[in-house]
Amino acid sequence: MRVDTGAAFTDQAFAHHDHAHCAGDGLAAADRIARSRGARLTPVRRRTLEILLEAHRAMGAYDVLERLAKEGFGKQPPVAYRALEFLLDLGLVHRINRLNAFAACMHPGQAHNPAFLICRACNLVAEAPAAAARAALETAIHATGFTVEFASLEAVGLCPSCAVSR
Amino acid sequence: MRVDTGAAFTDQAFAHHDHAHCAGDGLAAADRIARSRGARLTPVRRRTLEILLEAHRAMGAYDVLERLAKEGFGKQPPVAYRALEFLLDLGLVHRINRLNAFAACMHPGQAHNPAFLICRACNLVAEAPAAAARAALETAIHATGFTVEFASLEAVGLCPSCAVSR
DNA sequence: GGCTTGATGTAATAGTATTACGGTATTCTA
DNA sequence: TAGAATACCGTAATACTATTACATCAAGCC
Repeated sequence: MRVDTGAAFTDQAFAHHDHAHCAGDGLAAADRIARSRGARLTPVRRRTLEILLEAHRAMGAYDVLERLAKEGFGKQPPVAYRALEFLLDLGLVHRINRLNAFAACMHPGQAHNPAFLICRACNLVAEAPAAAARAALETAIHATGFTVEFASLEAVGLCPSCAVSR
Repeated sequence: MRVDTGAAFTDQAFAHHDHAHCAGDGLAAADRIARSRGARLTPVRRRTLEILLEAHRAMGAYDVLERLAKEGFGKQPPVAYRALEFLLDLGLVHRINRLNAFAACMHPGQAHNPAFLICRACNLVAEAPAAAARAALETAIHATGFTVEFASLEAVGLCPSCAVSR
């Protein structure tokens, strides 16, 4: 298992890479994680994850649903929302609040709560290590007496390619 | 039960305080800021801000709209959304992505991009200083080549009162 | 006054998410 | 292995969030 250093964590974030390969990794990890949790990676769930892995960007629940419906799965919103929730629970998918959308986790299995980088030009979503930022945030918040259970860090801006092309 | 160990920025966050007073401050700041920008703080806009200041928590656009409608303003969504957008632009209101909701800024005029603390029990929203966390985040993100234009930090958990009562 | 600009209001529609309920498949256990 | 319990899948209906399009009105300017 790869170590969660900044470099290893992000070296693929914006680099060109073989999607088929990273999707394969994602599915393999999904199988492993589901099995270890006694959860069933059923066809809808598996396909939902595949769709997000292939897209490599955040997709709305209804976009996912449309794909699923075309392939013979159910046509109503709960079909997509349930699969997505299942994958969220397993840490295989992240929810991007700012976009009301979902993205496949690029580092499943590694305990991580990354920050999300959202390109406003091409909509690509990447993950960045956020351990240091979370620690700083915890420190600042601790002084208020607030108990943090979960924190989401989302950055909007331009990915390297889009930054160049303008 | 006061937990005022924090900096000046947060010392009022969860402490009991006089809402009338903090609402008054908010409106005074709003007048000042609007004037300095050549913007008009019209009745709907002013009332929208008051409603959020009084609530002292995040409210959905439709909750605000309902209040406005009862007081004789328009009944359609754009009435609320337009006022909220205006106040967002002036930095008098923040948008809480996680809740699809809006909260009055508690420190208007001070240039700040706070982290938001959302109590999942009572729905109260407070602000915490986030400069250090933002700096750490910038550092981590810089390595990826991504250009950050804006980042939102939202923490969910329990405020001091709710943490005690369970 | 007549013009321009910005603010307000309504109607219609688009996009996101949940609840309720019934049927089917899988797993568990006697 | 039969029957019960549970988890899963599908649909219908509805709720919640947000935007577009267009008409009207008020304020400031020449």
